[in-house]
Amino acid sequence: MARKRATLKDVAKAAGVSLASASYAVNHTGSLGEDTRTHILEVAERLGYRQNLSAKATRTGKTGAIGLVVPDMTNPFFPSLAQTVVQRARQSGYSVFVTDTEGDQKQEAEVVRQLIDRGVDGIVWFPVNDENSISRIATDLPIIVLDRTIPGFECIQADYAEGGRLASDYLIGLGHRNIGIIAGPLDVRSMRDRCEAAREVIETRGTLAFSVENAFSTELSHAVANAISKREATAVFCGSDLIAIGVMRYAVQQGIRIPEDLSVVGFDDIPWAEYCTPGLSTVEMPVDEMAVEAVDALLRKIDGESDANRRVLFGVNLIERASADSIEAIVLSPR
Amino acid sequence: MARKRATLKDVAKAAGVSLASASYAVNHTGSLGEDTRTHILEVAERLGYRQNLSAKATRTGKTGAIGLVVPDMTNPFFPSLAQTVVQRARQSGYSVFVTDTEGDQKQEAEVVRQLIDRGVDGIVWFPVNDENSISRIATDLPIIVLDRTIPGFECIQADYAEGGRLASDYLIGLGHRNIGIIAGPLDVRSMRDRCEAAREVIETRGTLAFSVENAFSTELSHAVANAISKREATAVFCGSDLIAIGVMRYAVQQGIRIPEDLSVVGFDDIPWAEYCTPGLSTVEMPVDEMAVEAVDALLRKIDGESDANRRVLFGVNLIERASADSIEAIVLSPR
DNA sequence: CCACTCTCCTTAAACGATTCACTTTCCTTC
DNA sequence: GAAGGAAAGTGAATCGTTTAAGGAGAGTGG
Repeated sequence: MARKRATLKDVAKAAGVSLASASYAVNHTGSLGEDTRTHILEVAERLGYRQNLSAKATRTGKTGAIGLVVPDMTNPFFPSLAQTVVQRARQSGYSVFVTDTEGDQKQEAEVVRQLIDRGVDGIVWFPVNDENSISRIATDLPIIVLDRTIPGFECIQADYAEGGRLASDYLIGLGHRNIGIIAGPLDVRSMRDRCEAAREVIETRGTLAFSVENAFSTELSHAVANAISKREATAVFCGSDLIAIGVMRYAVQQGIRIPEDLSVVGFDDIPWAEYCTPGLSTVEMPVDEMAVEAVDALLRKIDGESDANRRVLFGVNLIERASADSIEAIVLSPR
Repeated sequence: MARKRATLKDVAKAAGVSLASASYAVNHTGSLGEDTRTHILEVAERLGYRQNLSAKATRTGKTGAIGLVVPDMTNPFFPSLAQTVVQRARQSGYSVFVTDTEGDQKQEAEVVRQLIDRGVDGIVWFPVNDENSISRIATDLPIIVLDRTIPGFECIQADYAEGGRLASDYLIGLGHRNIGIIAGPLDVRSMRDRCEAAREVIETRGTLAFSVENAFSTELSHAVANAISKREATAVFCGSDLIAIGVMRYAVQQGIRIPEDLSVVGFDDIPWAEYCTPGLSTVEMPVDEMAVEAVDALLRKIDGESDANRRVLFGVNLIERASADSIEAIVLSPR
């Protein structure tokens, strides 16, 4: 048992046709009579024939595989993104190599190089920041950039500035006037956008208590911890949910109650946001739609419909949960 | 610019040697003089030569790619596992196709079939349950099974029974006598093992308040919700962290304080366990080591060192956080 | 009945590699 | 100085496909 997999030649022989006809039949190309085609397909089916994709790739130069490069799969933002990309690609007959760079920009070039060696037809790339770390590696390979802004690539993004406005408007609307900002890494433009938009709103309609920076992590820097301990703000806008969760955690340790003493709103709507206590109010972006658009755009690009420098912008939404509350409630609440 | 990628033939020509010699040089095989070899390699380097892996695969029948099949990437248990598998495989020159089945056992066969079509050299498989849903698809392909027990495959597991004992011993040690069990899906043996071990301990040293089942999710079934509402137990052992987190969430909604009114311990030590409030006490297993062992075992199998039916067992650990506390503390705590 | 166009099918050359079998050269060793 | 062998390199077949080019019949119009 476990005999060699049937090859196209076997099919051709068994069907009594030429190799070419067999190929045309299984690919639904060429001009074949209706009856020969179905006959060949039947034989193929009977023999359990499956295309050898490596050989096909050798001949055609297309592997039918794409790469997905994200910063860090253990960051809860990415798994569902990856899942959607893989599923969507599968629907179009593509397989995907999923790789992350452990948040290290230096690994990007190496990872991409390996993907290219694998012969991927294109790459969906979620860079760790806005730097083009792969400029010398990947010329003329179809690439779609997610969430970041890198010149020369088609970029798919959400309306981060709008998100920043939404979040800070919300806090202002709840009566807060002293609001702090805890940004994520500011070398990524999507972060700058959301934080600057937030700052603008806060400064015109209230006062900015502080503005500090933190990594994309629940671990807080000293600066951030200090800012919170001082209790100068009644609310904070965090550049990412991970940071917001870290903030809530630290606040509770310091005896600062959420939302009574401090309202916090995050950004991204990662799965944890719903399950932490209190539930985290945050800005949601349509990750799945973005992922779908990314692979669709990539496949279009692979098929030669070059839409270089296109920029797609998705809308964002405010999700109200329990981590932010109105200032009146705070005043009324027992100490 | 962007001229065709150099092929081996180009290298051979430029180096003034035969195609065969060039091949031997870049693969460090065959018998070549030290100087010709380095010369060829220099030329290859200069031309920016990169192997065409598809062609290589066509010829050798090995793609240098493996598949990873997990139930659900959005389940926080899996991303770090996937990350480790990918990294470890990369170290050995392998790439990996990461796919999940959305928790659906029926998708497994299809997903595996696609991987086989891709020509993967082997698969690391984390089945959704203990059923061999791919028996007719994947004969004679190297496969390593993670966490589950499926006859005929090399299985890599943790000592789940020990984990169940550890957790329940811990609760008993804290003074609890009325303990409930909230299992995950009992059609997976690793779940049965941990829960039966826990039950044994509980029944001999205390009393089993209830034993109910839930999906691998934070959403609780009615039965589970009821069991908790009745407050018959002072502690529960949950078959997975996801369930434990759901339990804590629900309990808080019901005004049941954790750990004052109810101690809970989970299983798996997913990342959330550390960050939820209160921190979840749980049983940790060495996921990364298991992942590493899985790919190492797979690569060994691919290289023909057939260790069929081997079973590897990893030790587990109790992680004490804040979700469980001693019964005395409970008595003393204010109501 | 010839020339022409279709339709359907086949022949054979690629694609970019690996690898077996063989030749040539050069060194030992008797 | 001949036999034997190892070392270094080459020739050519092959892996499983795709696809351009061409050929055999059949139908059509003049």
